[in-house]
Amino acid sequence: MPYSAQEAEAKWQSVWRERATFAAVTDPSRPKYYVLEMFPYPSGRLHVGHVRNYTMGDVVARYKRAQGFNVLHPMGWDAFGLPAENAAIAGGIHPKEWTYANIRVMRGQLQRMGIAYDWAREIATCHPDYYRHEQKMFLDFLKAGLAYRRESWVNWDPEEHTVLANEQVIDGRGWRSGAPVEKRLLSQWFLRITNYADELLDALKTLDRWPERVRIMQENWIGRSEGARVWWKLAGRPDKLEVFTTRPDTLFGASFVAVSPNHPLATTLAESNPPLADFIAECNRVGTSEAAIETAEKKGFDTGLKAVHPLDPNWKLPVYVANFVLMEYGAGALFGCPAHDQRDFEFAAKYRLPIVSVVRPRDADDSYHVGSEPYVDQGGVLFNSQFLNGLGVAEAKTAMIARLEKLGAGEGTVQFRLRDWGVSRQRYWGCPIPVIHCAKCGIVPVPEKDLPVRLPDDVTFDRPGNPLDHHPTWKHVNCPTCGGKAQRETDTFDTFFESSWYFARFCSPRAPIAFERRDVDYWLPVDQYIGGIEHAVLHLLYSRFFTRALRDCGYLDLAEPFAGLFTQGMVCHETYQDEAGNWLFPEEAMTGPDGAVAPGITVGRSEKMSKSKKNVVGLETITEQYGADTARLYLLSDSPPERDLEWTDSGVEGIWRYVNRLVRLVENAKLPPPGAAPADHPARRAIHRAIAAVTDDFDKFRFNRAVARIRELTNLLEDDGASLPPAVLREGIEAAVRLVNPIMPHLAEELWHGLGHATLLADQPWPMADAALLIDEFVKVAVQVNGKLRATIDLPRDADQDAASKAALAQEGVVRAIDGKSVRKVIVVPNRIVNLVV
RNA sequence: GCCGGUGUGGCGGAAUGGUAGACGCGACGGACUCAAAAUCCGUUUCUCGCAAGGGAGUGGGGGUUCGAGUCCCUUCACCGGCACCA
Repeated sequence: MPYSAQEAEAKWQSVWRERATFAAVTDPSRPKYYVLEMFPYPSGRLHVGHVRNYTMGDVVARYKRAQGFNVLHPMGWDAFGLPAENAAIAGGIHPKEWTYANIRVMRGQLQRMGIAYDWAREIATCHPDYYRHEQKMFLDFLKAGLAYRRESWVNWDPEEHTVLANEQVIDGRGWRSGAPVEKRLLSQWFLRITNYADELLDALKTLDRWPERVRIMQENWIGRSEGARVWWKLAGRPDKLEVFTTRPDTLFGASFVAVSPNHPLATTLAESNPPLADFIAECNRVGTSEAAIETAEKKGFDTGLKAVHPLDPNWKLPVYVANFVLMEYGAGALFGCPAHDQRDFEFAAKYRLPIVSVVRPRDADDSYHVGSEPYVDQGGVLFNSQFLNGLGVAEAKTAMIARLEKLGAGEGTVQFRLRDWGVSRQRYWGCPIPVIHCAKCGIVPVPEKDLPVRLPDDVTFDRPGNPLDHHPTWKHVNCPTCGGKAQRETDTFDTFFESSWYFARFCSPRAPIAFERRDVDYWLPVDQYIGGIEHAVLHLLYSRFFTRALRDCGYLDLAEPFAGLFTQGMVCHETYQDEAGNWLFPEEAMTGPDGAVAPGITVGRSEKMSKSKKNVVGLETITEQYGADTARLYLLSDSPPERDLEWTDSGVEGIWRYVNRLVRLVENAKLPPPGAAPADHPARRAIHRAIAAVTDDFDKFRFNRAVARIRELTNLLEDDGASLPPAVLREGIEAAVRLVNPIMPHLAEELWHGLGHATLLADQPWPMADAALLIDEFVKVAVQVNGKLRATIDLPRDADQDAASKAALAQEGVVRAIDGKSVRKVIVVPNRIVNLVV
């Protein structure tokens, strides 16, 4: 009879729950280990693709616990967000109800998977007991000058009717809706993440347990570039024009100055210049998304103004308004040096501007002139450039900046691509921003005694826009300062606000303040964080910033929240479409004979499991048929954890067969009672090698290899079990059960119990490999002739070189390969290889 | 365009510069069975050969080395990030 996973899993889950086996208690006398998986948005039901990272986190948590660490492994819900509001609009269910209903379902699913969470620490970010603390944080940020309000052009998602941060715009589209983003001018709250640009960049170097890839992505996102501000006088006008450049060395090659269509100078000039106004309007009409498509077309409008070269009062350059100049970067203005910049080169060619070469390759002379391509290499030498002549590019930059500073015409500066984080969202289902707008007093923070500013429940979704704005009474309040009539801020925080500090709240989930100092000092940083690569710059950058902001407001003493980061691969599955192109669920497609794909259905390539393409396998489908352990082992087998995993029915069946083989192995073994000391036997070496290898694999996140080692061990015990001394067989079986425990904890408890133990396996220490048994007396040594394998020989361990080469030369295959030629050289790598060079 | 990653059997993938293909999936053959399922045993990189035994082989080309999937150069393909960023 096959193993009843249903029964065993329910039993052990209730034992763990009753004994509070996985409850974490702050205890500075013990070494701690904080394992965290990125908490989910409660969007509905989990499918098998969702639970891979929770399974990995659970293996780490159980493994570290067995090694004696005080483990914190919590779970919660990133519960604010748009889908809840969309559900309200579509189905008439309140976002709160929808969210909590989903939480109930998903909590049940995670519990069914047997993940060892300390459920007493569960949090939901939509609860006032959570979000009240971030309202306080915001007020502290405001005091510290880390939060501010300004009018700005924002990314507007026309589908979601809300603002998006730069990090949330992917290829000109909303990261969630996929709708082309528009530009709008709105008054918004911002957090000064740019204050920390240098620190966030520099500290990336210290994150040695983060994937290189994620660090590079953040580095690119922060986008530090060194250069200079240069101030240009405008002929006939009192004001100056500031431009930013990374190539101050090429200033003698300048041939034009260009400003953004949104530059104040352009706006001013357009007032009295209708064609320019038309040109600017045309530039703005082309949205961000279309601009990406039309990259080639560079357009400019000659304002007629002349800019005076900062190093030569007699040198005057035309001032253009140009569509390729971004208002948001640098000064919103630049000088063009066509000879040494691709984009300036194209612009100059189009408007017939001079192309003056000022940098030449080292092997060219001063008659050098750029041809059909600009010379952008920075390894060249300056010429045609007065005091810079003969200098390399780097020295020329320094020299030019020094000269500009002396003349008061510019200064060296560092420019970042990173912008401040806009956190205002015109949505209902988020944390209210705790400020009040008073006509008399301006912006007034909500007094701390009035926190939390609660989200009202009685809202309607019958018209577009923000329900908080439509609410009849909620926003009408008296000004805390003057007592006069005033209005609440109706915007709510970007939901990345909640996820920027939840890892700290888990340390003191029920504290009356955000978190207790004693708890965060002990538990933080998170030792191992696990989640998807899609948060490489969003959540992970915000959290790094937020932790620093909290540090500077006295909340904690920490800069980096996540000491170790692992980004897991996705779970993929084939996709199915019918003749009309509709996506089908696997169970809808597999209606042919023997579960084959039904006629007329197209099998598409394997893609990340997603609801929209319906290529998902429900979690219950697997747990009901095979149990949680089978799903857990499958999710960790075969593919390395950082790579994508292909979900197949036959793969799951293979795992299920293995589960039953393990059960039979234990059931059929004739064993002495627990505790029998095994006599020396060669099989013990294999057992202890397996323990050592699996331990190493778990340490290095190589779960697929750990699984292979465990299977090797159980294969050996199955094949040779009958001939092993019973005490040795017991040692081997117990080792296998204990090694597999972090991956299949229910089955392991069941087998442990079946082996006659009254203890809980979850409370047992991790098995130790006996170092003496890891060393073999005899080793297999490969014999090569000219690097080609010709034989293998068994030699005593650490046999000397002469003995090794003699044994090698005695081999029949070796003699044949040498074929009477003389041996010129013998390379002996002890215990590994003998290579004869002939 | 810039930056990064990955290329190994039919498939997923193993391999501190030292016996390439561990472990699995699939396939094929066999045992058990009236039959099937389940289970068990065996084969499974390609190629020549009845066999013994050869030869080739980690995207392509070159190099370093006694020895390269692994290191270096170059090239191709795919994946990811960034991008009128001055």
